[in-house]
Amino acid sequence: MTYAKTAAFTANQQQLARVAKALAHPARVAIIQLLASKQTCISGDIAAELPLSRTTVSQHLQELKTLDLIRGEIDGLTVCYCLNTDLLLQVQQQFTAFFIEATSGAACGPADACAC
Amino acid sequence: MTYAKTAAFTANQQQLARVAKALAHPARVAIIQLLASKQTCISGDIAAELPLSRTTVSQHLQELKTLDLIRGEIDGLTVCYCLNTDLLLQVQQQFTAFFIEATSGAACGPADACAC
DNA sequence: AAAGTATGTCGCAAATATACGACATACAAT
DNA sequence: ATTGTATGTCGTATATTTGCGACATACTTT
Repeated sequence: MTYAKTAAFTANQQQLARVAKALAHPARVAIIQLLASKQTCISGDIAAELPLSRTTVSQHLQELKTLDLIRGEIDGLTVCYCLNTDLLLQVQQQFTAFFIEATSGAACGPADACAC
Repeated sequence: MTYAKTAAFTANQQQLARVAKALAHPARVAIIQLLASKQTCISGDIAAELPLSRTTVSQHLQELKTLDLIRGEIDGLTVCYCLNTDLLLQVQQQFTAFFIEATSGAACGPADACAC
């Protein structure tokens, strides 16, 4: 296996990377924004709003669903997707903590060895 | 081109996805955390601390550098990397805004059509 | 029952990402 | 000048992602 040495990293790093990967495509960002903006949970309308084929959108939806960031509820013929707000709040905190950690450090102050 | 229809998405969505992609690998998350924790900007020591070959780490560094999330300063034989704190702060705000947008919405309240 | 509609899954093609050895470059030290 | 060290780049193999057409499934409607 010349791939995926993820096992050697922290659980935190892996989790952060996993969620980041879910957001690493504009279509998936757009889907989440769509679900957040629409008051009702839309279904195949999502595909209609995106510049991608229905198949591709369905796959992006499945990816988000696998991570449990969104959930689908079958309602007769259509499927109703909506955000998992609880998980999103957790993820938000995780990202916030990461960014605070990354930005609070003096990170090479003027007295340090290098001057970048 | 059966790939990268990114042009059809918002600049905001693309930017968010671009940064998310940078964080979509545990090694890159680890690199940022390392640079944040070490008071001095380390260089090849980064490679030594990660469970990856020097070559691979170098590539991850280049990726982060391309996005300007980190910067390198040549100091004789070694190269000094450090975080671009300013950009990281911007990115942090962008992510925060996104998560607030995603989590503040009622997102399928009890009165809505579907019950997820 | 038959036809229509909304979704999901499969299979394929092309693009990217990941990982690393081998080589090139650049500076330091002798 | 020659040798050694620290980094970066290139080439390559493999894994994964992306995108979509074609098909399968499930439910609704007539």
